[in-house]
Amino acid sequence: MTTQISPPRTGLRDAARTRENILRAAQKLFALKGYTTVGVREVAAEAGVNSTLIRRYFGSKEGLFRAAVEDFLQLAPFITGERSDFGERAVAVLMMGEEIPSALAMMMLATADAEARDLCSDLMHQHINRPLADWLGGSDALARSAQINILWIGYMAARQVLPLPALAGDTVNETRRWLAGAIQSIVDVSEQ
Amino acid sequence: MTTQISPPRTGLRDAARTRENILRAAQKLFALKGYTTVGVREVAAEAGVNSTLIRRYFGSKEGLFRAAVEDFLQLAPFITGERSDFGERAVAVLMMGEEIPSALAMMMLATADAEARDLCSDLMHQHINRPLADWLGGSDALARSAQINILWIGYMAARQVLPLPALAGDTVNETRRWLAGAIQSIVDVSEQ
DNA sequence: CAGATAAGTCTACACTTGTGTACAAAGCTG
DNA sequence: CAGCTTTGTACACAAGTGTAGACTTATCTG
Repeated sequence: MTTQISPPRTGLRDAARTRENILRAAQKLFALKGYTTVGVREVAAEAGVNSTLIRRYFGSKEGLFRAAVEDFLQLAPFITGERSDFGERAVAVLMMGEEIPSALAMMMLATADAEARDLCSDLMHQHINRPLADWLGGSDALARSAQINILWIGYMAARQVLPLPALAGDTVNETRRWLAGAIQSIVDVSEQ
Repeated sequence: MTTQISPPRTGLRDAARTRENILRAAQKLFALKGYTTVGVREVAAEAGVNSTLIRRYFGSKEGLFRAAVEDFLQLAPFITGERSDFGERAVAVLMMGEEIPSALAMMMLATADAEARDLCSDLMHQHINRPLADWLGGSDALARSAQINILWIGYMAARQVLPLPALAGDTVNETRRWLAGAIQSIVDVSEQ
């Protein structure tokens, strides 16, 4: 996720900046309300931009979504690091995702559209599942990576997408501790 | 879920039967393609019925969705039974859901619509989370119930909704064993 | 059989959607 | 300044949406 906000070069007619604005607006709205629900006009309004520009810069609504997700998945940096505190780090990233619109929420809320769903499935595999499996190593790395994903996705869905009323207050703190432990135990399997 | 197929009473004009047909078609399509994506005309076509009848029998599209989910949630009988093999039973139910359209998938695919999402959140709490917490008992029952829900939802989303390419073949079998164990360990916490 | 009621059909209306095209204006380059 | 490319705007189309009301037909009741 490129967080740098490019200052207005001339004050008007900055293509890179408007493209960036559209992308940020799309990420925010798609992660908040879903792909099918949010229209291009709504994204354009959020970005303070004419709706036709979306077509110019991203080709189509689906092109915009693809760009938004791919830009989001640039992060995934928490995979690197010590094995011993991976669970804690992973949960910390998930908690960040509760404040900034998260890639996971965006994907889950896009599954209603067939093409967007296929795209998410593919990106999820390429950018998260497989690299995590490589990092995990050991026996059944791919299955264990999938299990960690199940925990992430489940937490995200239950906490943000639905959200589940029970996941609030103290229970969410307790659940985060459980989640970190569960993830960590999957990481540690290979070291038996 | 009322599985009984009522035979045609006279061959034509059986209100209860057409209502049932609409409900089954809605469950199938909503769980497969999502709430916003599937239109009332498509549901009517699947049920072999005029689209306006949906309005007559269910008031609106949202009314149809509500009826479809509530009918689905009638199941949840697997909660009762021995505590020692709850994990196995839960996974067995999840696997059933992989063949028949499942309530969880239906809810996840409906989160794009704001009203449907609120409804799902509420029903999930009332019909699954809270009764499961009551059954679990012990300390932090509600949090542990939520954790089991996280596992269910995550598995369902990763296996069915996305789906994650890695969750196929051997890895899914291994993951099911892990899932049963993880769920069971949450049940067993109270018996420490 | 005659009427009443339930069950199903037909048509249409606002509305929104994504997309396409034609046009206007700003900024760079010679 | 002239000309051209880039950037942004205005308008409209065709398709699909949920909903609504009027209409037709079957089934039941007296």
